Amino acid sequence: MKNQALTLLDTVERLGHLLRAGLRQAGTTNGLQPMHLQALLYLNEANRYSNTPQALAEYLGLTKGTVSQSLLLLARRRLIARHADEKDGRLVRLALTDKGKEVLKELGVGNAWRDALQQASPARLSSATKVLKEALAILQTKSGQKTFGVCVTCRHNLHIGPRSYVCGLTKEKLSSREVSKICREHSPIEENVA
Amino acid sequence: MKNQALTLLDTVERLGHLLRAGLRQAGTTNGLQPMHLQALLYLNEANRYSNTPQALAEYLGLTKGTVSQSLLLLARRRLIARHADEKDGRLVRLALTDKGKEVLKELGVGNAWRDALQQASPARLSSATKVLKEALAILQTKSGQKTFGVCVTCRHNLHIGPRSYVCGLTKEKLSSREVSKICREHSPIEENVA
DNA sequence: ACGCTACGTTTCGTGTCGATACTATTAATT
DNA sequence: AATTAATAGTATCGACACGAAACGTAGCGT
Repeated sequence: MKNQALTLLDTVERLGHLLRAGLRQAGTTNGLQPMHLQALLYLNEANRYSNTPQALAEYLGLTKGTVSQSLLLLARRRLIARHADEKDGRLVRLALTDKGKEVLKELGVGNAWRDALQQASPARLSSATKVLKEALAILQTKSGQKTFGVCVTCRHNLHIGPRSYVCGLTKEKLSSREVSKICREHSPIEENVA
Repeated sequence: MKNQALTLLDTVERLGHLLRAGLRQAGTTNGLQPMHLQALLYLNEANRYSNTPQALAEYLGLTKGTVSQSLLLLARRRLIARHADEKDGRLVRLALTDKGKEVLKELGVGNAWRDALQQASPARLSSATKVLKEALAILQTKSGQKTFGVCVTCRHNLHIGPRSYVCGLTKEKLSSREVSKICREHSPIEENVA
């Protein structure tokens, strides 16, 4: 047992491999690259502040030019729709088309995982999740990346009543559905400031 | 708390992103793609049965043609050495050059991780590792992939004395250093056959 | 009006990646 | 021994990812 952190790193790395290989295989059916599927998955979960090319680029850690190309391809195949924002002429809003949603459904991305983890005890599962989430948060802030969490775990999110939320950053009301979506401006609630 | 497995999946996915982004950034310094670094990392850990193009292709989940191209590039830059196997003329043995090892050292791949996980308690760390390893094994066998573990955890490995090992598959002696390397023929020891 | 910054696209060069076709060596069959 | 099959690797092609850099445009500041 030389270094626990490194064996965990290795395991996560291998899991990442598997996920990627799975995406690749799933994608070849539709002639899509892993990156395309990741984009679709992201857009399916992005809230109204985060459905733009720039946000996607930040999420994937790629340059905007690269992302622009891939979005062009996805639009060509009618998997996403693009239309300009009405308030801000610089922004392009991205949304999945029905066809795009269908592709995601057919993939059934998490299915293999659900099966694989069914044996594990929920307690240990949640413990593992917690460890990894902490690590993720540390690594993200350390590398200067945004965290891209859901509003529920965001310090800007204000729970002002039953099923009633407001984003302290934009002062806009958020539906209870929207607060479980990914936001580009997400800033995690700091709990253990010890 | 709708589905623990899926949130864990999500976290691992994001960690995979980060790892990949880190590799990409680290690689641009030397003009290398993530895949190249993964290849170098693999060759640094591969045992004598597994340092071939084919094994690398299986490890990365790519086709041999693709891998062949990347290896060509790495050889061009003198990061790896290629020479034919003496017994089997079809095989090409791959090895890191001194320059290749140096590149890996400069990267310091796991450093950020070590730091990020230093706060976590060892007990929870090992628990998380265990959960993920189980999931990994299940997913690997399910997707028909090889496990690529180290000999120590392989059912073929026989511990015949102090610091003395033999691979039951090839009947060859293995050094104590070699049994901690990655093997293509790895088959995990099944513990909980419950 | 002026620069300044942010968002997005375009272009270009390098490289990944799968598919296919090909060579060479070894193993299996007849 | 000769033929056939299987395995390891390479070569070529086309589609596309990716970063870098240049560009256009919209909003924001003085």
